[in-house]
Amino acid sequence: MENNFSNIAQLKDNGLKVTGPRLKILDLFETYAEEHLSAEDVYRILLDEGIEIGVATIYRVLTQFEQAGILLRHHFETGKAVYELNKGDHHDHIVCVKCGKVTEFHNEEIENLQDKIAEENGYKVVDHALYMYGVCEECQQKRKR
Amino acid sequence: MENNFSNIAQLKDNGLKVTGPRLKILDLFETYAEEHLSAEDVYRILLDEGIEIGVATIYRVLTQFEQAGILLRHHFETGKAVYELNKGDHHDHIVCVKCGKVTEFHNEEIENLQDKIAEENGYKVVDHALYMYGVCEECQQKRKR
DNA sequence: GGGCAATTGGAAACCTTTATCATCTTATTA
DNA sequence: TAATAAGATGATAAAGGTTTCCAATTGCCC
Repeated sequence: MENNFSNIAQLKDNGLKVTGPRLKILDLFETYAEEHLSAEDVYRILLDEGIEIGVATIYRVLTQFEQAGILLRHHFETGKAVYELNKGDHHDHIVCVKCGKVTEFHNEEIENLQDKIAEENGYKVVDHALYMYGVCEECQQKRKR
Repeated sequence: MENNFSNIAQLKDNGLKVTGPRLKILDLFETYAEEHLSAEDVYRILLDEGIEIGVATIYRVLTQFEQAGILLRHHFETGKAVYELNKGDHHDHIVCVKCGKVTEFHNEEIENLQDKIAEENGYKVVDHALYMYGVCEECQQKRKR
């Protein structure tokens, strides 16, 4: 609830009414700025804080926030969508297949190659998703013990 | 049903019993070697050929084939998984967001960069998925008309 | 060919997500 | 500030894809 001012402005700027559920969800993503949260995660965390927001509302708000560019949506082959705050810095992801840890990275060279390839194939790119799946350092250690 | 010999061997090599459903499904993917088929696609196509295989079996067999390395599974943000024959040649995908057309490509430079990035972050890569989403040439034309 | 283990298929269950709709809230206007 | 219209919420139902259950069937080894 700290920086309510900018949150309220952000909602208004996107033509969204300023409501309790929207502020709570936006605030949550700012608190968990480094995490990737599913709709269920959002529901559970808020519930643990004593805030009950209907799942229908959570799904609707997440969709609206994504369309407004406030959040980014990803599909990590887990069968459910996860969201993270859009900090404007485009990046891709490496997901640990053992512990689920997510590491972000950005590589300009890869970005450029992607654009080139799309162009060569006659496509106008609107989005891309580069996900790598591997075993993180800690999990590799664990295995050896 | 032409090259049943190698298909039967392929199943046996993976410890799978040689059954009608498995041979039919494997044969189907060889016929549609250039396509990406969902479980429902498989069900429908076989049904059109007068072959009815229960959906439970189709899902099971697709999962087994993927684990055996016979098929590759992808998630093109469409909400359903699609499979293609694993021809051993690794490639990535560009998906047209208008018509659903899928173009495959392979770029060694990107592959190398990916491995390098994973290593820098302490990961041992087991898999990766690079999906680009764009508008294909035909759909760009259509728009202009 | 007989017998056991693996496989199949129909139905039910499951999981995530979306639609419905009556109720409630925000924003606006007087 | 009160009335009002437009929009948002939430409980429930429903949809869509996938998995599980279990009884009936089939492949495979002796």
